[in-house]
This record gives sequence, C-alpha cells and structure tokens, in this order.
Amino acid sequence: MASGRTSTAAPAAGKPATIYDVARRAGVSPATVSRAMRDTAPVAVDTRRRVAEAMTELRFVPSRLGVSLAEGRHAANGIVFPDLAGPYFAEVVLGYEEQAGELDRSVIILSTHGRAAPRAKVLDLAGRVDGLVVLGRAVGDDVVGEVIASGLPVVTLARPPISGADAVSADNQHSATALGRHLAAHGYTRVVLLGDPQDSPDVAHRWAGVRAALVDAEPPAAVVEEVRSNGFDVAAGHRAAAAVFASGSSRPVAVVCANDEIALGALEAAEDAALAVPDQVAITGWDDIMAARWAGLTTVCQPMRELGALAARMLDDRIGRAGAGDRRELLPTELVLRTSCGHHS
Amino acid sequence: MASGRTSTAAPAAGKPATIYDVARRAGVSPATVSRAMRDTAPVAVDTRRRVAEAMTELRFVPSRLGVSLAEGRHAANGIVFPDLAGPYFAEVVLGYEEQAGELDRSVIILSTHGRAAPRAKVLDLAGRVDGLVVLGRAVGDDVVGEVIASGLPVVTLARPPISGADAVSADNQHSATALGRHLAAHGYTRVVLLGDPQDSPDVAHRWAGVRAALVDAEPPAAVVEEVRSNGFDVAAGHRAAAAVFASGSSRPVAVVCANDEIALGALEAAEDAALAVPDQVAITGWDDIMAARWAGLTTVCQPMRELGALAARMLDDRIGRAGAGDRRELLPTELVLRTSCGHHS
DNA sequence: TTGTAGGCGTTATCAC
DNA sequence: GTGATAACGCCTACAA
Repeated sequence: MASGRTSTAAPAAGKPATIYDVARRAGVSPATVSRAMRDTAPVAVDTRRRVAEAMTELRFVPSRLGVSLAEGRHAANGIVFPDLAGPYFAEVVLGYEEQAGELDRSVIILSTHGRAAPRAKVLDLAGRVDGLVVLGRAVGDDVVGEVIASGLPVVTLARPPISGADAVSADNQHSATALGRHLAAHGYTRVVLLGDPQDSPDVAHRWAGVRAALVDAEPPAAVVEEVRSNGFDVAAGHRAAAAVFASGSSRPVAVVCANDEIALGALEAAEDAALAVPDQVAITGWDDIMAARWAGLTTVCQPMRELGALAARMLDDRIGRAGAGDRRELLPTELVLRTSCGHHS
Repeated sequence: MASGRTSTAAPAAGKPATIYDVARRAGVSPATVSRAMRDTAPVAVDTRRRVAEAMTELRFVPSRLGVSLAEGRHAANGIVFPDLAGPYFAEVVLGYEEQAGELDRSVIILSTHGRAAPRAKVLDLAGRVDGLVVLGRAVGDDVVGEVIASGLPVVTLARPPISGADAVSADNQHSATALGRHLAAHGYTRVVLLGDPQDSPDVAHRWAGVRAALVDAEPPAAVVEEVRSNGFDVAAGHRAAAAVFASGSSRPVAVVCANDEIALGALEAAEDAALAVPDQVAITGWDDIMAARWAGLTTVCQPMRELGALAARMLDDRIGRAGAGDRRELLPTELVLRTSCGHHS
C-alpha cells in the first residue's frame, strides 16, 4: 500500500467533479478518462473499469462548456421568429425542435415579439450556436447578412432567399392561384385584400397570385382595394374589417385575408355588422389553424411542422458541408374549401 | 518608426478575432481590452478609443464560450415541456421566452414529444443552462430530482411541487368547483369525465374539484364514468367520445373534457352520432384556446402567457439567491360560459 | 491606469 | 495503452 493514498481525491466541495478529479481517483491521466468516456482510442479493460467506477462515484458529468470549447462546436442550433403567438409559428418551431432533437442538437429560440432592433440579441444568439434559421420577417436583411458574413450557416424560412443562405418556404403561388380562381368561380367580382404584404414576404406572394388569378378569370374579377391590417392577430383583423364594412356602399363581396387570425377577426366584424357570411360577404384565410375548421373558414393548409423540420435538416446539412451552393426548397400547400367563401353543393 | 510594426496583427485567417488579436492591434494587453469592453474598471479615454477602433476593425465579437467558461455561467435558461402542439404549451413557452429575454437570458427549449426516457436529453440540457423549468409531465420526478440534486435551480410549472424547487401553477380548484356547480345548476345529473388524470397532475386536480362540486350540489349530481382519452389532442378526444356515445342506453348528459382539444374532438364525435349539443349532450373543455370561441365551447381560461412569465421570474430569482425556501405560486383561472354546456337566457 | 499570469474544463497531438 | 502538454477564449486577482 506504499504507493497508496489512492482514491481519496474528491472535488473541492459542493462543486461538480472535473475530469481531473476522476483521473486522480482512477489513478490515470485526464486524457485516459476522456478516451474511456468517448471511446476515441483503445483503453485497457481494467483501466476502463476503474475510470467508470470513479465517474459514477463522483457523479461526474463533463462540462458542456469545456467540451464545446475544446471541440469548437456548440451542438446547438438557433431559430429566430417574430412571435410564437398564434399556431403558425409555434407549429413551425415545434417541427424544427423535433427534427433538431433527432439530430442531437439543442435548440435555442429567440422571439423578436414584433419589436424592433433585435440586432444585439440575434448576434448574441449567433454566438451560441452552430447554425441559425431565420423565420419570416423576424430580423432585417442587414442583420442576417451580418450573420452570414460571420461564417455562420443560415437557413431562411418563409422569407425571400438571401445569397449565402439556404431557403425553404411554402408554395404560396399555387394555392393563391387556386383561391383566386375559386372565388372568381363563385362569381365574386369585387374583392378586398386584408393584410400587411410589406411585413410578410409570404403575404406579398399570395396577393400577387390571387390578383393574377382574378384578372385571368372568365368573367374577370378584380381586387378593388388592398387594406392594411396592422398586425396578424384576431384583434387587428377585427378592426381592419370593421373599417372596410363600414364604408357602406362600396361594400366588397369577398374579403381575402392574409392569415386565419385576421380572417377570424373579419368574421367577428361581419357578425357585428350583421353581415351574413357567405351570403353577403365571403371571407377567406390562410394557414388552416385549428380554429379555422370550427369557424367554417375557407383557407390554405401549409405543412407548418414539415417546414420547420425541413429547415432543421437543411441547416444540419449546411453545417456539415463547408460552402457549397445555396439550396432552395418549396413545400406544397393546399386549398381547403369550407363555407365562408360561399355555398358548395 | 523604429518601435513600429504596429497594427499589423490580424487573426489567423477566416477565423474570428480573439481578444488577443484586438489587444495586439490596439497595442494593449488583453486584460485592458476586457476592461474597456465591460466597463469593469477605469480605462484611459485614449486607450478606450484605440481598443474600440481595433474591435470594430477586427469585427471582434467575444466568444460566448470563453465568456461563459470564465464567468462560470451560461446566461441561458432551459424549459422542458411535453409538446408544443396545441396552443397551451406554445403560449406558456412564449410567455417564458419573453420574460427571460427581458432578463437577458437565452432560452433553450426541449420537447419530450410524449416519448419516453428523455433523461439523457434533460441532463444534457441541464448542463447548458443556469436554471430549468419543467412544464407538466415532461419528465419523471426521478429525473427532476436528479437535476435538483446537481444543484441546478429548478422551477416546476403545472406540476406537483417538488422539494427543492419552486412551483407555479394555475388554480384548477377554483374553476373546477365553479364548473361543477354550473353543470349541476343546468340540471345534469349524469356526467362523464374524459381525459387522462394520470398523465397530467392538472387534470387530476380538475377532476377532484368537479366531483366535489357535483356531489355538493342540490339536487346532487354525480360522475357516472371516468374514461381515458389516451392523449390530449382532437383525434384522441374524438375517438374516446365516440366510444362513450356508442354505449347507447347509458348515454351521459354532460361530458367534461380535460382540455379544449379533447372537447373539440368530442364535439366532432357528437356530430357524427347526430347528437345535438347542448340539447342532447353538454360538452365542456379547459384552457380556452382560440378555437374554443368558434366552437361555442364552455371552458376555463388560464393565464397561459403569465404562467410562463412568472416561472421565468421565479427562476431568475432562485438563480440569484442561493438556497432559500421553496416558493409556491398559484395563478387565477376563470370559467368561460358559452353554448356547449347548455342554454343561457 | 495597465500588464502578468493563473484558472475555467475539455480534447487532441505527440511522445513513450 | 497511457501520460504530458498545448490549445480553446476569456476573466480577474495581484502587481506594478
């Protein structure tokens, strides 16, 4: 026992054990402990056993910080989005988290809450992750550009593609056209668009598609007005629609809304104004959130979950390969006909 | 210029600049750069300027890993939840993120997706944060206990309090009683409870409250059956309710559901079975999600956002103070009467 | 006011 | 197989 004095080594006190504590306890070097843990090189069975024992006795858990610093990676990805209110973003984030989890990456979220200047927060986030996805108008092109320039892999989601980043979005074009045609087929000729195209690239695309389908219809229909909703929630939709309905004589026959929540607000406003839907006004939404089914809202279904999951996979890919070209992906959408746009026999 | 050779120092290549690069460039020591950045000690104006210049020229951004390792903190908090599907958890997480953001902490999320054994993932998460909130039945008491034992501050949310952790939840008792009374007042005497109390502590409390109110009513009503929904989503509710309605003769007159999504499913099942709501069956939910308003669902409104925000604040507190006693907080809820539980004049 | 040096906890490269 | 030792990037006493 001369060489003894073994196994007395204990970590400072309440503080967590380090790899050095384990090494001392097992009578080996820290390097060996690391190898034994990670199976990164052959270790004698006996040594391995002693290390394992020391680890459990000391309840050793490697410090994430130490590992990350040494490995040069965070094993975490970030996602920035405008808000989590409303089902849309939540579903996308969920799809993202699920896929990222399978790829063994933690997910750090950052919501800009519609507020301005999240630059600092975005940059901070960028420093905590191996890659970032930017959802919608969560942050300006300038900031995204900055992040890309810093060398961080970036994937944009539901947002105009940026050079140097991959992009995934839903196929707004297809369903916008289908929706426009459908409304024209119902015989509506006067439609108003309710939303904020300048706040959401997606919406701008939808509007363009609807407009085109309308004028191409036979007989041709047209957008008579485009009004800002100043927001994408139910309250905003309610206010904006109320204003539209109040302008009496020029009352439209169809109100196409930028998303379901605005449409739900419009439905409320119609009720307030004693306007029957769809007999006196047709109203449509976008996203197919859960409430839409119960409100009888005609809308467009997007694969929200899958959008998030795909973004996660693309980001993971991009982190792997160094700097190949930019990928662009488009996911299909589908028009969901219910009663708010008119009667279907 | 003999002492020259200044300001040529550049970071290795494409790699980000370190504090050493900046120091060399500004002709000072790393320590001074740190002090200048953090205002942690007086620095001569001239020195400060030179440092600032060097920083911008080199686009220096302190490495989060380096800072965290040195500071001994992550400046990040975690939250584990069962799922983000459905509005409830999403809203809570949003409230949490918002508050955490104001406290200058990043948020790392982890969904267990109902799946089992997230132990490893939870422990990994625990190693990345300064504190953790556990939402609902996201993870077993054993694992939570392990995390607490490791010394990490923990706050539980909508889950039975655990010694060593703070706890916040909604006041299920109050509204459960109100709901039970209301149903009894409608004259219903046969009610069935639809949900999985063993999967959600919240639900167990609600059931207890409803039962108590029912038997205390005059004339006394009672729960005739308690059926498992095997899940908390619309599909689960639909299946379970269909089974209930199929058992012909013993048809209940009121179905109290564990949450709104189950209730929505029950509403669908009632429609399938050609049962009029509320004339032939009354149906109630819980949470007051957006769809509830459109489905005319009687339910209970919880301050979901505020639950998350409060948890964030309590966690931040707990990280500050060392090991004071455990706090317990209860947030109020409110019964929301709509048409699914019966006619109101 | 500023510099020096040690520490935070791991991984990985060399030798042995 | 295993052990030194040098990174990784920053902060902060301690000295000067």
